[in-house]
Amino acid sequence: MIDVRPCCTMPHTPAVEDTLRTIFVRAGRGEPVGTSAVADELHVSPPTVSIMLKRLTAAGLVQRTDGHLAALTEHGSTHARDVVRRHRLLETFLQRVLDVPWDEVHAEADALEHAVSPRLLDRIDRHLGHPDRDPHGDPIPRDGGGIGEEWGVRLDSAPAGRAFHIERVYDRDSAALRYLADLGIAPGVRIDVTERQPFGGPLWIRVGPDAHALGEPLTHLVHGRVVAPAGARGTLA
Amino acid sequence: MIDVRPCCTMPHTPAVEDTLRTIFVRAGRGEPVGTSAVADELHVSPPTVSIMLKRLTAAGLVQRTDGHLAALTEHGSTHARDVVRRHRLLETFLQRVLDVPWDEVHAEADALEHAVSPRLLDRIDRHLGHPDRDPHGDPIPRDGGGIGEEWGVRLDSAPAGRAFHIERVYDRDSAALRYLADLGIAPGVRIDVTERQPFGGPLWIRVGPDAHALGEPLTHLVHGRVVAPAGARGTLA
DNA sequence: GCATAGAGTTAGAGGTGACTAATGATTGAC
DNA sequence: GTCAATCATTAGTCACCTCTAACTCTATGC
Repeated sequence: MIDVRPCCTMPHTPAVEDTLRTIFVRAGRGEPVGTSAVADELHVSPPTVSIMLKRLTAAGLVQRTDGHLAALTEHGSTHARDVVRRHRLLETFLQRVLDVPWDEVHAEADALEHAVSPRLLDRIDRHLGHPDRDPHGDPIPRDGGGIGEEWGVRLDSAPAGRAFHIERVYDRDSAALRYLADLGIAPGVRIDVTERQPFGGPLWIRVGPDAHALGEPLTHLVHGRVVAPAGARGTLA
Repeated sequence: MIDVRPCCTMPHTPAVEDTLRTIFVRAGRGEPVGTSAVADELHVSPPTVSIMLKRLTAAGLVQRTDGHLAALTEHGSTHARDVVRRHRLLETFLQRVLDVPWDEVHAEADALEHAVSPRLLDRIDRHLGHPDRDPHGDPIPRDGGGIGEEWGVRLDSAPAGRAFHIERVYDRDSAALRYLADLGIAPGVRIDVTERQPFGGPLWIRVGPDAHALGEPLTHLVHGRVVAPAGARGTLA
């Protein structure tokens, strides 16, 4: 639902929508939203973002804070949520209906999200049974608000000897996602953190019936909840 | 398949692709391809098309004939076929998988066709089982060539007292398509042309078990084949 | 305290796509 | 044969998105 597109003093071009979405997601993760960070994520130059932020600010969608950081206004947030909703619903659709692997859905949804009409998005939502989360575990915003953007504990901070319930996988890099998929790491999976070297050394985990070892510490990739002592409740079928 | 996108001296922007597709379809129907006709179909002004045609001509995708008419070169035709393939596969997908009514699929596909990657299109094609025709009966081009663009007899020229096998419905106007759907007219359907007034007067047809009357003559909308005397072979279940 | 690195912005420019208004060319009507 | 209508084009603008190069500002290091 959330249909908010035809309004505002500025047209909602793909570049505008991409910028709003990027600010929304970064801010949701608690990361500082600077010009260069957004530029990096969108694969454009900083001046391009600088100009866009100025336009968005003039339109009342963005406000600048502190040292040139950007934040969405309430109005901007409404529009950004709509874009994020489109993006995540499409990711879910692509994975569930067309078997697109989860390391590809982001790029495809990125292109499609600007071309989907509200009516079509509604059909997709209905077809999927109004899903809560996309293939990476990210919440799909909807009218009522619903699930928030909270991120939980990062796997690289999970204590050894406990089970860890994976809720979200942030990384969008294809190689990283394929690597994680190979390890069996995905939202909904429980893993045992069996051992950890002191001082951030290698992390040993058990996923499913097989034991896998992570040779390097996982950084800012996998988020979730510590739920029980490792091996408890026979969770790993 | 038909992947021909990364090549050429000019970028394949949505405007370029739309123009190529429009020329391809109009020419396929045997209609003259003039600047204004293309402009009408794309809902832009004639100068916009004029400039685009000049660029396409310079890029070797279009050649001008007679009085400023446009025709695709062999190279342009290859690209246009690719766009048409994307468009028609998407229409088919939207109708079959998401139940989008046939009077809406064109507009949705129009937006999506520029955002679908070759890889995703391949998945869609596979998911649908490599369909031959889209919801309007238009052939979906593929590598081997396959079905051509021939249009058959127009319903308004079909003789009274014969059955008529509908193959294609050209019109893209939503109201017209809904009107036809209400009458039961769609590709694959057989209808009896029961009576016709002389001099282009009202056309009476029978579709399915019910008799429907067309109050006005159907113009250039429905194409197909005259197959048998009306009422023969109990075709209308 | 000053130099330098990093981040952000300004300046200048180019490509694409769209418009309106005016001009040229062809065709059809009378 | 001329006039009008239709069609295509040219001219002149404008908005959007992107870039590189140069400049400013801030913070960090020594």
